[in-house]
Amino acid sequence: MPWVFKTEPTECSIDDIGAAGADGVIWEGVRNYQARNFLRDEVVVGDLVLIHHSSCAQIGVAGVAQVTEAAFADPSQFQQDSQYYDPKATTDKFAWYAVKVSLVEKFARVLTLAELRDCPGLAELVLVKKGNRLSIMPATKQQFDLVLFLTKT
DNA sequence: GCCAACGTTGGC
DNA sequence: GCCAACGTTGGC
Repeated sequence: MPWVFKTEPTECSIDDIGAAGADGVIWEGVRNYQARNFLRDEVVVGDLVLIHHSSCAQIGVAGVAQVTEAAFADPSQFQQDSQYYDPKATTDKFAWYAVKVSLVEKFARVLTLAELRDCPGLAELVLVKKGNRLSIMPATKQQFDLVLFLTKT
């Protein structure tokens, strides 16, 4: 299933994903239960992911990544110096999961949120819904293909 | 288990 | 920096 992952580019941008090479980057720090459940239960190796840059100058979808490793224990929950540290987490019992993604394609330009909202075929895309705060969101194949099509217009 | 208060997200 | 929308917390 295709996905949309949100990220602040100051944390992990499309270029950071590209710089990580074929092995990919660890997608960690997800601390919302609904998003966690998607990561833990539904994101599988090979899934394609639209990478959305949020809270930045150029808000929008910046490219496509691919899942290279499915759910494993989010290492940041064990790291005391991490902003994502969870003192309750042990290696036997923990709440948070991470995946790995590698770069497939960086778009020639960022597809802005306004453009996505202007596209009737994307009205049901979770990313464009008002008040949406999920950082891991499912998308349909039709929505995914439509976003790729928009990059060519 | 309800729900008010609070904190966070994230576009603008 | 503002503020709408949402998630979480905690008293009862």
